Amino acid sequence: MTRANEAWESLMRAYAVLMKRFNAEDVWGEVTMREYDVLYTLSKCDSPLRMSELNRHVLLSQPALSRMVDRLVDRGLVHRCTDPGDRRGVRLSLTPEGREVQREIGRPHARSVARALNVLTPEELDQLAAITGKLAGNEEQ
Amino acid sequence: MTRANEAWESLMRAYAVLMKRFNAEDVWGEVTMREYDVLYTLSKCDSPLRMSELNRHVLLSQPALSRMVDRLVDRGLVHRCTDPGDRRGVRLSLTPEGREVQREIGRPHARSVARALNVLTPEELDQLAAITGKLAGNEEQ
DNA sequence: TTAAGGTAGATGCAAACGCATAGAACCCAG
DNA sequence: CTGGGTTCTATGCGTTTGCATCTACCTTAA
Repeated sequence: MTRANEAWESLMRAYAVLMKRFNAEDVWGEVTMREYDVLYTLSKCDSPLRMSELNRHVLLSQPALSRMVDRLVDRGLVHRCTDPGDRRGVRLSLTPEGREVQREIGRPHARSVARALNVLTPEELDQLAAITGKLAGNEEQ
Repeated sequence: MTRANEAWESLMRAYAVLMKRFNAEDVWGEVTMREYDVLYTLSKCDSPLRMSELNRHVLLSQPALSRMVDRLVDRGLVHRCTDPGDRRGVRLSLTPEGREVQREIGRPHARSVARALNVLTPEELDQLAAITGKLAGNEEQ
């Protein structure tokens, strides 16, 4: 077992443990954690996002994401229109209500995250962000 | 946005990116990545595992895990028997075939993992393992 | 001994997922 | 400007998931 494999296993375990803990928190209301992930990703970008771009951030197949966006549009949380520049694609953004829902859920969830990661020192937080950033950034191969 | 939130977001992103990459690799054969996770967890413990114990390691609801184990039992990869000491519970272990399948898939997958994490220095790998270990280990609250 | 409460895993059912593929729009060579 | 190849999203379909609930078993205490 190499160090790389141990590190990856440890990361997976931390992810699973924390995801379960967050999921068990009573903050999600009318939205699932996966749907929140979409709302959050959209909330970070002011310019509308392409489906394919959104799909890079969300751990979901392309058809599953397409249908989840469908539902969010039906529920009035997301706005979708075909991209005038490339009429195959779509432009996705939050509706005012979607933005409101994201904020309302994001507030307590962010507190949970902060609480869960409080076991780490500020230096460790920085190291974690830097290391995982390096992992995600490297897209070739 | 606190450092804790940035670190968590970065971790989530790394997890999503790498999971997608691994999933796209052509090493899974007759088994899904989630099923492999179960086989791998079982392969690490020589003594049979309880369903609830297994469920702590796998990011899946209890009913979903119960049925996944069902299928793995049907396919002859996992052995399940009721725990003689507590007849509500079950004891889960790999069959010889299950162990074989796990090894066969684990070999190339471990190489993929090592390749993906090669962008990190040995020190960074150790830091990542230590930090995520600390995150997962802290179970209270 | 037995009734009340708790815990482990299984099951009914609707919702959501992934795979394969379709359809529409773009791009480029001829 | 047309036909073949590619890219982007949507849809058909069978499988898997989560929620709520159920059953079976353990535990405690009267």
